[in-house]
Amino acid sequence: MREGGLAAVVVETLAERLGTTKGSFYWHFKDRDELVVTGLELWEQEMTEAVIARLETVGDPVVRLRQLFDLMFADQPGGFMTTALLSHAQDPRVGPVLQRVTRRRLTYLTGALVECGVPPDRAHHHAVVAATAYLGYFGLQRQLPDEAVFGAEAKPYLRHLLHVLEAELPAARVRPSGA
Amino acid sequence: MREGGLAAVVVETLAERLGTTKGSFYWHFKDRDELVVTGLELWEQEMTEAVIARLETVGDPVVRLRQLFDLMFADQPGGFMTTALLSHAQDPRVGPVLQRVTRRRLTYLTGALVECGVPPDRAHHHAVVAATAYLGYFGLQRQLPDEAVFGAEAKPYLRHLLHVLEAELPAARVRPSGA
DNA sequence: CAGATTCCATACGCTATCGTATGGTCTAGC
DNA sequence: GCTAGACCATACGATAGCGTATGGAATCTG
Repeated sequence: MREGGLAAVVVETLAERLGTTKGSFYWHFKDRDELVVTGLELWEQEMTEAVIARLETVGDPVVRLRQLFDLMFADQPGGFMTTALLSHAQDPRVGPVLQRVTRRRLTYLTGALVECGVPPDRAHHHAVVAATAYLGYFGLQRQLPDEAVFGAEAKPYLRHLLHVLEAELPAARVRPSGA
Repeated sequence: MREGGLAAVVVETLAERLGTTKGSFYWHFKDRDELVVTGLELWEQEMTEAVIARLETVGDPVVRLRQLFDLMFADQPGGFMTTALLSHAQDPRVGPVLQRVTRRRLTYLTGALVECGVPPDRAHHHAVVAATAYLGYFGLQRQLPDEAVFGAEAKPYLRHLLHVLEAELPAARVRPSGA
């Protein structure tokens, strides 16, 4: 799915890769549809509750925001999965799930920014900018996998990106630890 | 293609929509492949030479950069086409074309930023940020078509986005006309 | 008008993939 | 050891989409 899209989720291929056959597959799943839906449900869980719960343990909102950015851009499989699903946004099975996940992320991001002292409307706009940066980061990486910023130049580039994304934060509160 | 991806480019469907039949199609094109390749070639032309030539008439580099940003985000069909192609980056027909177009855009953007006084390495990083913002903008719009920033809120949001994208420009040269 | 060329329609074969039908094997509990 | 249920394999039918074969119509050229 992550590499070939929905069309690459093929029952016989899948069965073979698992060392079994179609017969087995159709015992466990009613449909190819049921497999897709089940997979999407699993993904939705992992993408929302898991990550967000992990962030809730951080007290300082600015530190939490930085950590959120770090997690977002560090999870390559997650990023590529999102871009893969993005291309099926029209699909009635994928669309709603994708929409829920994206909204959840956006509202969480907006909230995190507000807690850092950004006024709500600017925070929402900036959350959207961050979301687009996220989608675009993995999208571009797919287009230009050997671009320097995704290889050797990755560290300085990500610093640059985070700098841009954090430009909205009230100066006094950025990097409270002085790092 | 723009809405359903490569899988939606179906000979019979296409022929019917044009009020003709497969027989006709296979007279004009050897293959379905030939149609895809021809289409991609056309797209590549329009996406590079056309737009860039239009920008070369602008003298002031800062004005040109702003105009470039405006054009990028105003061309919705172009944006959605790019995200649609993005999901086929693995395809041997799409990949190379996409890579060329993206590289061309990136180097042009980098050059435009350098001409505005941004140091080369920062310019490159920032061009990548702009490219990801572009990809993400249309990607997110596909996920959340009824999000406010793509409807009523579009104008102020785009202002916000351009503000973020222009943050790197040396202050003295931003908006030279004072607008 | 005759023939050639261009363009299009219908009918067919081929393959991939979905889903089903049917029977086989293995383990648990009696 | 026997039966039931869980799990899997093989073989089949159905459909969608690609590409081809073949003939027809329309236009151009001499």
